[in-house]
Amino acid sequence: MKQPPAPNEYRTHWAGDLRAAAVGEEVRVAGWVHRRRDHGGLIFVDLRDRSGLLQLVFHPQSAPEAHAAAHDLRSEAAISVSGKVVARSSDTVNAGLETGEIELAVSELRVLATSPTPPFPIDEDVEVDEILRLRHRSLDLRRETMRDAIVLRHEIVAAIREYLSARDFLEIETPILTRATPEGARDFLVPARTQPGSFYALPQSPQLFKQLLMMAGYERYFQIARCFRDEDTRADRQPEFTQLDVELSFVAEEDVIQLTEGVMARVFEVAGFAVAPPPWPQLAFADAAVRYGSDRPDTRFGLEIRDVGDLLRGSEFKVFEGVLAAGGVVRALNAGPRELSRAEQEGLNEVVQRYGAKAVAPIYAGDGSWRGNLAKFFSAQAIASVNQALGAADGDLLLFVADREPVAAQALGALRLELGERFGLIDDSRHDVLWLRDFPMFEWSETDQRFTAMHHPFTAPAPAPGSSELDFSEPGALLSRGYDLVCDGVELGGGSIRINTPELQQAVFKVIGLSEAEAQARFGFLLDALRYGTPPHGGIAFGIDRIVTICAGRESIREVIAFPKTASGMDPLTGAPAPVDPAQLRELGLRTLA
RNA sequence: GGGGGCGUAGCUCAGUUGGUUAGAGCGCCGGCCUGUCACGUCGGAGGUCGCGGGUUCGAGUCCCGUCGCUCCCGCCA
Repeated sequence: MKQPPAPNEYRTHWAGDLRAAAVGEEVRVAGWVHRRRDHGGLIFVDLRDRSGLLQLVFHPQSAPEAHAAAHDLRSEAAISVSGKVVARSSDTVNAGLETGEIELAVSELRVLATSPTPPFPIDEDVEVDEILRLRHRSLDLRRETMRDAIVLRHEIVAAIREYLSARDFLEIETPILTRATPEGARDFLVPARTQPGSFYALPQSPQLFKQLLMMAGYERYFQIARCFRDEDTRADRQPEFTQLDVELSFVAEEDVIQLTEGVMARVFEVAGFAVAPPPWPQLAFADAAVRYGSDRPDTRFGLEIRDVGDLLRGSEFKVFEGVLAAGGVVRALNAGPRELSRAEQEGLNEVVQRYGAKAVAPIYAGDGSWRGNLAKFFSAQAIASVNQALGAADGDLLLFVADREPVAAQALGALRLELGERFGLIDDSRHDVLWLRDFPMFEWSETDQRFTAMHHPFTAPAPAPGSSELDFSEPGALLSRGYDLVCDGVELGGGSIRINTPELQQAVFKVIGLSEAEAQARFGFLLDALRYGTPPHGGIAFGIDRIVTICAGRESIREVIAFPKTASGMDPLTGAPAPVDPAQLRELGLRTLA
C-alpha cells in the first residue's frame, strides 16, 4: 500500500507490508483468516488484508488464551491481532511470500466476525463456475486474481486521469438520462413518470455531448464514462461498459493520434505491458481487409492473406471462375509445410462456414507445380504466379476461399486466427499496437437497403481514394476521417475528426436516409449548435474494460469488472432484471403484455 | 433469432456397451501432532446425477422437451 493506515483499535499496520525492518515492533493488524495450520501445539494462521499475507504464530505457552481461540478460527473469519514482529529463523523463511522473512507472534486475538465455509476456495486459484462466483461476488473479489485485476484497473484509470489533467483536459460529466438515438445499437429505455408514454434512453456514448462541449469552447475534454447498449453480450462485450472518452478542438487526425499514443503508452507502462514505443504503425482498412481479413488484425504472426483472383482468372476450375464472374474474389493463405487430415480439413471448413463461405480449397504446393485433385485445372503460369504471391515452397499447404469479397475476407481472417492458434504461432509475450485508418465512410446495408455510417454519422467524410473532392453521388466510395487503435487483434478504441458545419452534417444524414425533417426532429439541437462557429474537432473513445482485460492477460471482460452481468444480461448477485410492483408500473403509465 | 460446448458431493472433475451400494482429489467435521506455510496423520459425514417426460426388466449413461451457464454467428453507428 502507498501509505500506512491511520492507527486505530483494529490495526496499526498493513499486514502484507511488514518487512524485516519492523522486527521487534509491537503491531496490530487486521484482516481475514486465509489459511490455518493447526499443529496442536503451535498454530499458524495466514492473515490476509488488501496488502497481502502475513503469517501469525500462536504459542500455547506465551499466549494460552489467544492460542485456544486460534484453535477455533475458521477460513474467512475477520480478525484483529496484536503481537510482536519477529524474524524467522533461516530454515523457516518462506521465499514465496513477500512477508516471508518475518512473522507475527500473536499475544492477543480478537475475532470480529466469523464466517461459514465459503462456497468455493478463496485461498487458491481454481476455476469455479462463474454463476457461483457472481452470486457470491464479495467472496470472489477476495481472491488474489480478482484483487489484482481490480487494482490494476484503478491504476490504469488513475494514470489516465493524471496524464490528461496535466495536459489541460477537463473531466466533465454528461447525462445518463438522455434521448434515444435512431442509429446504432438498441437503447436501454427509462420510462418518464412525469410524461407517461415518453422515455429517456441511457447513453450509448457521450458522443453528442462531447461535441457540444467543443462547440462550447472547452477545447479539451475527457470522461471515464459509463455507456449502455442493449445488445447480446460476448466475452468482450457487456450491456454496460466503461469508456475513456476524449475530445479536442482545432485539431486534425495526427493531433488526436499523437495525444492518444501518449496516453496509451503511459497506460501500458503502468500495467507493465510491453509494447513498442510510439509512433505506432498505421494500416489502411482496405489493406487490413485483404491481408488479415479483419478490421482488427492480430499482427503478431504471419499467415497473411493474398488476393489471387487475377492470377487464377481464366482457369478450368468452374467454382473459382463462377465466383470471379459474379464479381467475387479468390483469396488464399500459405499455411506452411503442413499435412491436413480429413477431420482437420473438415474442421477448417466449419470455421469458414460460420461466416457464410462454402468451403476451404486446400492445395499442396509442389516444386513449381501443385498436388491434389484441383491442380489439373490450372495453367503452369497461374500456378507459378500464385506460388510466388504466396511465397509457396515445396510441401506448403495453400488454403483458398472463393466468395463475395466480405465473406471471403472474413472467412479467411477467421481461418488465419484459427491456424495461428492451432499451430502455436502467437507469441504471448509479444504485443503489437497499430492504427487502422482510411475506413469507408458508409456501408451498404442489405437488410435496411440503405447506406449506414460505418463509424457514426458525426464522423467527417474524406474524399474517395484518388479524388480531392467530397462527391456524395457515390457515397460508397467515400472514406472517413476515422481511426481505430488495435492491439493483438482487439479493438481498444476508435475515433474520428467530426463534422463541424451543419451543411456537411445534413449531407451525411441525407446519405443514410434521414430526411431533413427527421434530422431536425432527432438532432435539431446538434444542427442548431453547429451553426454558431463550431471549431474543427475530433476525439476518440477507448474501452476501459478491454484495455484492462488485455493488460491483465485475461480471457473475458467480466474478469476485470467488479460486478458484471452474465451472457444473458442477468446479474446473479442482485437478481436484476426483476419484475416490479404493479403500483410502480401504474405510476409510470405502463403495463406488461402478459 | 441461430449453431457448438457444458450441467454428477461444498469446489474441481472421472463415471466403459444401459447393469450390484455413483467414485477421486480438494474442502468440511472430529482425534492426534511445537516450525508449518498446498502442514502431516487417523477416522467420519456429505449425492433430487440441472428440471420434466419417454424408451427399457433396468437410465448418470439412450430419446424428446425445458432451464441455466458459456463460446461463436447474426447484432454491436
